[in-house]
Amino acid sequence: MKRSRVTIKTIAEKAGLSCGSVSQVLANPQHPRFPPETRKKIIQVADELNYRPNRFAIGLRRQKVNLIVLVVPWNCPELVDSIETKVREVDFQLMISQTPLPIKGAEEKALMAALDWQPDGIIWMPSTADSEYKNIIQHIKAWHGKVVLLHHKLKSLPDMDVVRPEAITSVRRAVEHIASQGYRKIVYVSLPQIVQLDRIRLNTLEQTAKQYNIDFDRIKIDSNEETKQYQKYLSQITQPTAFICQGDWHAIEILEVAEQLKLNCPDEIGIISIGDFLLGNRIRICEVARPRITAIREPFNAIAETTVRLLIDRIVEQIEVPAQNIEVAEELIIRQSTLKTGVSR
Amino acid sequence: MKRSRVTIKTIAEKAGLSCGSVSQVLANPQHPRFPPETRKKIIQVADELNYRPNRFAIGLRRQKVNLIVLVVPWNCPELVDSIETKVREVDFQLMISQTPLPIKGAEEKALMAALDWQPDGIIWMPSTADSEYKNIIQHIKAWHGKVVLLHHKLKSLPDMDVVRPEAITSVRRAVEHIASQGYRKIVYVSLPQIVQLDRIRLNTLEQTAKQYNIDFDRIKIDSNEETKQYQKYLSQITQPTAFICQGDWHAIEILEVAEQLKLNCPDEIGIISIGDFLLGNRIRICEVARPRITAIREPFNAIAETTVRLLIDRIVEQIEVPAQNIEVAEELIIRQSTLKTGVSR
DNA sequence: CTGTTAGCGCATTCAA
DNA sequence: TTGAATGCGCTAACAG
Repeated sequence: MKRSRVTIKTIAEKAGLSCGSVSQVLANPQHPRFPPETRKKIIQVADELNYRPNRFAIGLRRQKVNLIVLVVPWNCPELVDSIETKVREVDFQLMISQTPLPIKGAEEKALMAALDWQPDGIIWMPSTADSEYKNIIQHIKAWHGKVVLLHHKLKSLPDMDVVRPEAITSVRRAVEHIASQGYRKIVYVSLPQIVQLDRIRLNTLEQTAKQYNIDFDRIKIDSNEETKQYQKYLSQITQPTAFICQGDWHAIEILEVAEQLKLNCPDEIGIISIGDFLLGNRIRICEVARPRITAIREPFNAIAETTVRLLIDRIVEQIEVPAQNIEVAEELIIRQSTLKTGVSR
Repeated sequence: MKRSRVTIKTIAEKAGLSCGSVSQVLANPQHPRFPPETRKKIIQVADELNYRPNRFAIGLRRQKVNLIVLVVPWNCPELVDSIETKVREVDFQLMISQTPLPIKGAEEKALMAALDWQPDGIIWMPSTADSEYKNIIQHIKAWHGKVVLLHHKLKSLPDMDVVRPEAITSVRRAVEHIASQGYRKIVYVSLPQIVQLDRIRLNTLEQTAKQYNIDFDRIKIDSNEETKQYQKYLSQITQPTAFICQGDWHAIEILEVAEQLKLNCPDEIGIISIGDFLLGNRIRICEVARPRITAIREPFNAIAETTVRLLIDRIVEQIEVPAQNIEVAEELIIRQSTLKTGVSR
């Protein structure tokens, strides 16, 4: 049994009316343009037939389909959940496009695909610097929809909105805290390539460390040699050192290695994670670890809220407001991994 | 400057050819139907103009768009990552639709939306029992595409493929292990509503416990009262008890509460998680916890692989193979949370 | 071998 | 108040 699709035509026939009428009524069932009886009839038939409008036809016609695409470079559960919730509230469709593995060009491909759906807006968290996005940038510029960038501004897209954490204050506080605990050295742990936000953090960190007269260093993580790198670095420590890690994963792994090497955390090394993701809506991995890990908590929920509101505003009001750069405050959550025993607070 | 869209018409004009030719060539640039010169010309112009075909038009015409939708009831990073990777390999578009919060009807809504995109296939992990899906079931049945269910078979959709973990063996092994460690009681921890797979686990558990002459009980978790429930239950323990938790989150929280109550894990209580998710492609929360948590590891990667292959097969070959029910082996990963001190193995 | 044409399902406009 | 005609961008069948 091959059943053909139910279209407005089907409904029109069954109701003894024309397509136009059906379309009208279905689009605006409350409008008194048609007699109540007709409207009721149409709606009833549509219901019986399990009618669903064809997105492609609508898209073709209207050139838009109330769709927002979220492009994130890795699986970032808290952000995705938050955005999902906010978008649901405003009755837009959300299409998530994750590119978890750092496959060359995957992100560009995802963006291309996103554009092909002619969404009303795109929320994009670039994972790396401008230079990687040569091909896609022109497509984005040629496109008519709205883009909000997360975390990093791109030089080649200067007139895009950006929503990101305010990184300076929290980093300063972290250093202050580290100093108060008597650590003599700070090490910033991140991937080799750093993007704008990381750079801000890095600079602030270096600068503030100098103010407090604390040594500063940086580890660039090669994802294949990770554990080895940590082992090497940790085994050479000569003074109380605090590690500030880009993302929870690094922090956890350093802690693991420290445990293997029988290095005491927090006394010999301190660990701070930048992230503090909420997983499964209930648990933070920094709180599961022992000792619990101090963290600069990225305000994903607030970022999601701000981003979606901004984007929707852009979409519905067509007013040309200049690009915004919104910063959302981060919080420093002090836990055991940086609370040395015997240091008076 | 309002730039209009680039369509095949634009290209045709600029190349001095007809739409039909352009369409043909672009669809199949290698086909010798047109002289190499013409083909080259068309492709070049399309390139210059940054032409991108309109998905809606294609969808309308062909009634399909090489799209697979993944509907998961909560954010399940490992599964999503794996599926994403596999789908990318076969050159289909993946659209992820997560419904993390248990909002009434959210899942149905997500499925409806999914169907509206007329995907070639849907991968769906139902979060609850048939009765909740009354409305959507008929739409799915009326639909012409392929569905693969994850984890749970639905009675109202008996002819759908199902891919799921083989739950019996691993549960038996877990009980055996628990018995060998001298625990006298087993408690199954899960949400109040249980779905097919949970039921299998529950039954196997109860039965096997009886075989080993171990007490059996069950806690139904009300997500608001979680901690309280655990506190109450744990404070009443009179004999070495092993908790088998549906999902890592429950396991972590029980461990947390046990720590507060100064209950020793593994000696007084044992904990086993069913899940052992891989997070961020590198870390399992069960390994971060102290003691590390024993787990029945759900084979998400294998499930993803099997599912995508099955679905693609169904889509490309149109052969009507009867619905399959594929089971993927689970692994029992024994860690400290169930390894009592002083018990000889 | 190439260009023309009919429609996919819908919304909009205009005529009746 | 209603219905018929048009076109969105593309493809496939068909005509030249």
